[in-house]
Amino acid sequence: MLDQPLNSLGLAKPPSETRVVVAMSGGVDSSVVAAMLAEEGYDVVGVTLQLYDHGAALAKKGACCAGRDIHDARRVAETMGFPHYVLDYENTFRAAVIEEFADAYLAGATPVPCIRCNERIKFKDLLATARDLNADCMATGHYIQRKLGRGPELHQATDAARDQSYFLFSTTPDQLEYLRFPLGHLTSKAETRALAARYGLAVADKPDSQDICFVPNGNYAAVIEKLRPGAAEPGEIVDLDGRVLGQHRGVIHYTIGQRKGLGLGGLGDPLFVVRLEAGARRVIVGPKAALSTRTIPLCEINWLGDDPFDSRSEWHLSVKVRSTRPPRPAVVRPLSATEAEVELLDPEDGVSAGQACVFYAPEGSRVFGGGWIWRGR
RNA sequence: UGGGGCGUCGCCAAGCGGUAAGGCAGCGGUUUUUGGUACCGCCAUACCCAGGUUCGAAUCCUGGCGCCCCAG
Repeated sequence: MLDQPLNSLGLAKPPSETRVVVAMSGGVDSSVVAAMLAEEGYDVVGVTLQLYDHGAALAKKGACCAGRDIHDARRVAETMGFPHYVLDYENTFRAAVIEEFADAYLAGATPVPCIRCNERIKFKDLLATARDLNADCMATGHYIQRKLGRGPELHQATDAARDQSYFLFSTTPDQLEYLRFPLGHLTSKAETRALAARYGLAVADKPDSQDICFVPNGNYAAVIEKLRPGAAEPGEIVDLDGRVLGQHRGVIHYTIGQRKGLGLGGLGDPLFVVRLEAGARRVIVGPKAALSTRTIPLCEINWLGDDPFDSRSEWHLSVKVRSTRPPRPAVVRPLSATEAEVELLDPEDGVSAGQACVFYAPEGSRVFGGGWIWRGR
């Protein structure tokens, strides 16, 4: 056993004796992972979760995990000749992701359902299923890297433009032990598509998924109103001095930093949503300067450092407050093992409760986990 | 019904005789596995109405109409 060389998944046995469950969304990325591993001779088992009403998803471009995507995944399995299972996770997904999504908006926060889905579905239930299937590991098509240090470490993808670390910060060390991300080192998405073409996969030219998968046409408010009838109660739009400037269509339509959709014209400079008071159904607006945020309270922290999070009074890290922006230097001060206060060296705009704050090494690619932004106190 | 001011896109606002700036809002798009931001594009044959003067007017004149302010 000890002298057996490690295979490409880091396991000390030949691919043919290594069972790997591939989480297949039906998109190009996970399809290529499955095809690639099958080609290498691994004992691949493809699993696709049906997460929500596929009827609604049929027409949607760039969806995932429903409707047409399930068939796409199945076809890849047929093409490459490995078994493929579809599991009905509609109820689980609704309970673990969609319900909280709705409640977060009702509370005036702005959720990130994609992270919850990774954390509560893909890396929890699906991962457990993989273990039940006696798989040695589970692979996904995420653009992120797992590297071995003192233990398995999480690192940003080689291609910074595709890096998905923001959506995977809550991956725990246990999960990381078992997970594999074979696309994390690719230098561009074009490479993935080229591989898909080489394997003859029909999904090679399939558009990238985007937007929230269970929300049709980007109209997330409609989903919330369907789930929580009467959720969109109108209220006042108020400026920083408390003056009423207008009416809004319900707090669920807004997020911190939002400019569009206020319908307030005639003022010289644009107005942005500065604060949401769900209880009073109030939307507070102000100039761009009022968005500037330096201190951010975090809870539910997932720490991926080598030493315990609260073993130090402060960590000098880089952090991301949104997926599309390079990490910025910050001081993270633990309040407990799972709570902290983040001080950004340079303020960010549009920081909203419900969003994630992800930790990175000041230099290099390592991801140190992160936490959920909340109102604090 | 004495005096003064003003009426230009949904809102604010340039223009002052030469053939309608800009901002905000709105709409469309790009970017993006959250929301949002940002960026790009579109957005008054028309300037309260009716006459008139001019080769030519939103810009000048006359008369209406409507606001506002100061006096009463």
